[in-house]
Amino acid sequence: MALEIKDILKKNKLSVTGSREKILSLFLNHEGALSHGDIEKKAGEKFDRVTVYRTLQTFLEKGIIHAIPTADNSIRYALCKDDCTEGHHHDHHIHFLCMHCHNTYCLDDIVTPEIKLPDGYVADQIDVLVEGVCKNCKASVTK
Amino acid sequence: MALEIKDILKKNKLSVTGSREKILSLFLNHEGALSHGDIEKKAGEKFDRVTVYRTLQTFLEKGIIHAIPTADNSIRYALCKDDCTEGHHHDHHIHFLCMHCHNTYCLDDIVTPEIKLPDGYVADQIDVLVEGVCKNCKASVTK
DNA sequence: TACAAAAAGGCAACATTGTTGCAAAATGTG
DNA sequence: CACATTTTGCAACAATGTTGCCTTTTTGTA
Ligand SMILES: [Mn+2]
Ligand SMILES: [Mn+2]
Ligand SMILES: [Zn+2]
Ligand SMILES: [Zn+2]
Repeated sequence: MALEIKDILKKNKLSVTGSREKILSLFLNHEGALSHGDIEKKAGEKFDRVTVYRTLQTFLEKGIIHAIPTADNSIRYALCKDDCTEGHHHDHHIHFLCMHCHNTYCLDDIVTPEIKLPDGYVADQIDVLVEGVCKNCKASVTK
Repeated sequence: MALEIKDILKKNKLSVTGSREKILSLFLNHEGALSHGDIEKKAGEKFDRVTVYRTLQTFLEKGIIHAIPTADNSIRYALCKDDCTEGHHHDHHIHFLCMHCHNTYCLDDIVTPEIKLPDGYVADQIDVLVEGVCKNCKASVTK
């Protein structure tokens, strides 16, 4: 596992540093997306806030993670599964926000649908956000 | 027009005040969504920042406006066209973010598609964000 | 219209979040 | 190990969002 992390960094031509390894491991060991705040808390007092910002920025640019829009001013980030490269993502899955556990999940098997736009509009990227109750919470809340 | 604004406020059991009239008129006279920052700038030095926050919050709760998620940590707001009520919105349209003019449009005629979720997931609301080039920009950028 | 109660606004103080420049430390390469 | 390059931590700052409290405005009613 520790090896896998270093490999991901090297594959992306990034030097292997403590903060990058730590933050990447957080993503690898957490189902669901993480916000900047989540990472800051989970990484503990080990790293500076600025380092977290810069690391996320770097991971984004390299296509290691992708940003997930939300309506509450708190971007979430998640690992890219496909072969995303610098500046070009191939994430055509939808995102699910659980209102109960507040986790954000990448539903990698659900492909974003085609959208027929009005004349003149050209689509470049489509994000689908579904809000509801996730599988786990549904099971635990069963009446 | 000035009458229409007062009517909207009264219909929602809100007292008619200068800031509410002003902010509501900004929405009525602007195609596309507005962020908190946009409103602060457009409203000029006339109102306190806190008043803008509180007014948007009130409009949201009353279902006068709805929030549009983005991937850049800046919520946009737009008028609700349908009969949205306190706590319950009926916005099933998609949102278009123009990468050129940076406007956000409600495409009221495009209905959000059905999404088939994995077993166990229950959807409550679906947001579709399309990023690309809008009608106006497409026309002006034609080569 | 005058009045009292209720609601909203302005202000100040504060908290949180994000950005920048720079010097110190760590990393990769030979 | 030495050196050039990259990354980090820190400090200072900017931007954004929140709260409490007092004043002003609005509203319903007499
Ligand atoms: Mn995802
Ligand atoms: Mn809309
Ligand atoms: Zn859940
Ligand atoms: Zn445009």
